Amino acid sequence: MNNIKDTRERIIEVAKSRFHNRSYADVGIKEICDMASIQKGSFYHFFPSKRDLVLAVIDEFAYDWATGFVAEAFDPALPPMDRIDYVIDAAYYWQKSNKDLNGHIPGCLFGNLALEISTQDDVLRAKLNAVFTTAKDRFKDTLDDAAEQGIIPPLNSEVTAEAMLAYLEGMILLAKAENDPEVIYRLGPALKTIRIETSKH
Amino acid sequence: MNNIKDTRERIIEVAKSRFHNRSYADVGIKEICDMASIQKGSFYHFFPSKRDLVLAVIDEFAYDWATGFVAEAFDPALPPMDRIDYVIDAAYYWQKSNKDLNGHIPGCLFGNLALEISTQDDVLRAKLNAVFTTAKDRFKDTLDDAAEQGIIPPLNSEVTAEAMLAYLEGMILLAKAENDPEVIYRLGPALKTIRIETSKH
DNA sequence: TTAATACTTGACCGACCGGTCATCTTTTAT
DNA sequence: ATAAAAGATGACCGGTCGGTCAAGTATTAA
Repeated sequence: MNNIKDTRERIIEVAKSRFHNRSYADVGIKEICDMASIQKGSFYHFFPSKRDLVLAVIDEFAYDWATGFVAEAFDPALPPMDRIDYVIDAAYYWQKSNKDLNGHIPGCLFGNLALEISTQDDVLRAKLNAVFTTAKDRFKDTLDDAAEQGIIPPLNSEVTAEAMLAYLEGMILLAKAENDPEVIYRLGPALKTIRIETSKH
Repeated sequence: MNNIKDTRERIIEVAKSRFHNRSYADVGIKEICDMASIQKGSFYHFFPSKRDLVLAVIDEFAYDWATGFVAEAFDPALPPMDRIDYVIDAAYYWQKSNKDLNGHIPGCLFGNLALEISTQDDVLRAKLNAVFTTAKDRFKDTLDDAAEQGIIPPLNSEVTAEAMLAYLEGMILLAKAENDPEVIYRLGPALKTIRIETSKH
């Protein structure tokens, strides 16, 4: 019976999808168990608490992300600024396909969770923040490559990278509020042009 | 006994603060009643449901906002680009003072709610989206003024305004995830420089 | 003065929340 | 073959959730 997916994996998969499409607080353990076709006791065999589950979900999703579209988008073989275009495209198609399936834009799981629980759980917040830092680093590498190749003038790549991530999350937030993925296409072009100069003092 | 604030107002005030600093789902009616020193039955005399409460909270907060810092920041008497600086300053001080008080950055109530419930309640989502549209319009007016005065070259003010709002919300999101208002100061300068040109076709 | 209306009280409701546990079955290691 | 460990079961727990309601007290309008 090894063709049945590992229970723990199945729990995480269900939780990932539910948390992403609704919210942490709104999705109960019971519902997750039902959708994963297991009993509550079995759930608590793998996870000490709901909080531990969401911790695992964040890890998993961050891994999926890092090995999936992030690896593709930020491929060092691509021209630096093309990588940023790729990010926009990926964000657009991901949100759009999810809307076509469920009728709603889920937004970014990390952004959603960050706004929902940052004030309530500092460990969770720090974990989410670490994911953002990793994403920021990918932008930074891209900017450094571009500057090295003379494609863009020198800049504060660290802070500009953070600014780009902020803009990306902000676009997705507005797209979710509008429930329209086209927001990402409309606002996307400005992502590449964001710049924060090296501070002069 | 008219020096005691109107009950309905007191409920909204408490709910506003709690929803902003935690989340919609995490704050219960009981807690709101306790903090407002009323009984549950009294609450349901004023609001048919929790959902109606959050609807009222959004209205109230949008009004506070519109008549408060938004009116100050987007004062037509100010030089256009100074208005945008004002927005950044206001966002920074608001988040910082709240952190000094509660230890945590609450973020933007509208952004928080939008990410928490947009997929679950379309009416609520539309209401939040309307608030964002209003904010966008303030940015648009500013950009139109700046372009008219020759301070900036012609641009797609509608879409650029939306982009600026996205960036603002994104900054606040990252600041919340990092629990550090300085993010807003660090990333703020780029807000003024965001541009989306008029589409050529 | 009276009657209607606005507001408040606090007990109460069923449903669901996250979490526990004793018991049973299956798998693994020796 | 056997014992230990891992996994699964489903009933159960106290607490809280959003919401209801009958009864009482202020307030207002006629």
